[in-house]
Amino acid sequence: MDREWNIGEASKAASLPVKTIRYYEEIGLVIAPRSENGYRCYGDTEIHKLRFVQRARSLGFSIENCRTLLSLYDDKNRASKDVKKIAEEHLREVDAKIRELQSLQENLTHLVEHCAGDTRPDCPIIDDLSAPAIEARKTNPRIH
Amino acid sequence: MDREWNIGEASKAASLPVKTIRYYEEIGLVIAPRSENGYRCYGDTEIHKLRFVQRARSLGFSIENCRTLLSLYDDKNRASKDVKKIAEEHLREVDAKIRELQSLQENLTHLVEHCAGDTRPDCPIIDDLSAPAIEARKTNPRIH
DNA sequence: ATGGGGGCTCCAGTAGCTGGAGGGTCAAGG
DNA sequence: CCTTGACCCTCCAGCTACTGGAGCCCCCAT
Repeated sequence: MDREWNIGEASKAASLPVKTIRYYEEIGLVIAPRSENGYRCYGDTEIHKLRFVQRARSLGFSIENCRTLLSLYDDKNRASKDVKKIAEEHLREVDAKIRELQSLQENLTHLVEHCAGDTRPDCPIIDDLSAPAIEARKTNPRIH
Repeated sequence: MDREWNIGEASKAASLPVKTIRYYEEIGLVIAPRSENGYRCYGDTEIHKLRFVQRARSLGFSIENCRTLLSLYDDKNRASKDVKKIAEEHLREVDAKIRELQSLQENLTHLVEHCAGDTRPDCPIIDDLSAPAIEARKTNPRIH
């Protein structure tokens, strides 16, 4: 049937906020043609692409990865190894982030467990944060 | 002995980049007095504060949390429960983030395992991303 | 005097949106 | 025919926590 939708309907169809869809167009990710009144005009193809991006983003792929995945999605002669490579790289990043956060979690749990949490001023958390040395610590990952 | 240091020395003492220290001053986190030539001038107090923030940031506390923790650090009549509350809240956020990433990890691992990764165009990863429904999925967390 | 290694400020950019101002468009109801 | 309200549009600013660079000043050693 290839109906056409305006941005509000596309938003519901793709589970993406209107603002986000406009942003994706601005960065050249999914571009919709315009109708006479200047409104964006979404056909089946654009809706599919928006949903594709929505799903990829929900899996934590970066916008740049989404761009590459979209072009592979369009390319019917793509090799599955090209896609797999991106997914594996992303998976490695996710793994690394989990390990980093788990190390944080251990540190924080330890600190919280040793703090009385009452009305007295003595606080092992503050004491730890005020400790002089940096090098002496075991784990000290930077957060970004 | 309360020597005084310029920003480069403070940077080494606190394990923070010079740019970051200037940024912390700009946002009112740790402010150093100036010497006659306009250079920032760090005494023991400021160095301690910078190190405090460096450590808190490395534990993943937000800048705003660091601001609160610093004021509690300054306040010798603080109650340890005020500090503990911030740490516990942060720990809950870390826990939530880990769970979210683990869910991602499962999804991605599953996808990667089912992709041949060869030169043929068939790709279960692309197929999954192109799947029509959103609601039908089990897990679909947004990333921020 | 000159060269190098500091220091200074201000501006712009990163990722991925989100909110708001200020305005145009469209369909329904009075 | 006019108004109301729900849409749509663009442009600008802001969020987090920095980071990089330009263009300039300052201090010390040779």
